[in-house]
Amino acid sequence: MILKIKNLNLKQIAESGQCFRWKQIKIDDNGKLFYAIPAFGKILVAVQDGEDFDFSCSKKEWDKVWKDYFDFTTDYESIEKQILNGNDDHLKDAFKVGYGVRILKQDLWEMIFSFMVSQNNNIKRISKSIDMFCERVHKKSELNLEELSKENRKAVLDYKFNEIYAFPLYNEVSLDLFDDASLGFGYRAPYLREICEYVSSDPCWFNFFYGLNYDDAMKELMSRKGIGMKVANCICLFGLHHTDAFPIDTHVKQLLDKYYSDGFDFEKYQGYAGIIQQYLFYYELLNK
DNA sequence: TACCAGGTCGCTG
DNA sequence: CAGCGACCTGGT
Repeated sequence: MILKIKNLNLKQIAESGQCFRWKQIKIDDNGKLFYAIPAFGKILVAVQDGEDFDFSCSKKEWDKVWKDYFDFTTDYESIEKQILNGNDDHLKDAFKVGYGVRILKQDLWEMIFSFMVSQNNNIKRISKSIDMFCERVHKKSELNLEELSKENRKAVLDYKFNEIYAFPLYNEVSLDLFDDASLGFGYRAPYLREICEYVSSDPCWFNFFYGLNYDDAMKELMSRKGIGMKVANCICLFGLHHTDAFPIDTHVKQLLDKYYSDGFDFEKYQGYAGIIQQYLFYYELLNK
């Protein structure tokens, strides 16, 4: 399915640290990018060539599922205007460089689990752990390339990429998995085990969040062991789309000290501070 | 070798 | 309640 989209950049989203399971299948000589995007038990193959996109889904499925996943209900152009008309030069630079980054609307359970793994950890190890975890539960993800253009389908088929397994539901996970040190969860394993047990005993817990505002969602999340301020903010931002959430990790802390030593004006960006955070984070990452 | 990586917990004063 | 050391693990 072919689409022209201005403000979407797959590579930047993939590298902005909000998703741990996207796979770059290939990048061809002209810079055309191929990504495998696992979500909702499926794998969307997305091909980006500048503003031209080819997705392995029908228009109907795009409108119903993926458009929302890519957050096309948020008005990024309006945010762009506010940033570019503002007086924050550092943020303007960050926005220009990070143009096309969006806050994905990802599955809440996956975000809770993934960001619990992420604490005091690095991206490479986080992704590896989560991939092994998915593989161990071994539920296949649906991959269908029918809707991809002939040329792109061929390119994908020519390129061997590893099987991608669906992110397991909490009730599909055997608790013994958390005794297996080879998954690399380290000291977080007991926290993960506990959250699995907890949500299995009370699956309505997830629905409960949809009635909570940002502050109450934070409190509820942080009542669980292994979820502190930073992880709870990530879950709020990436799993509940509370765009006020502003996760402060070591990198963001450093950049705030560096560029905003007089204090960062959160009020100024009320309602979308989390989106600002994403640009700042990504920009800082590139400058390292 | 020691320190860091998208932190959090539990204990201390 | 702010500060601080410990913590799985793989990479420099």
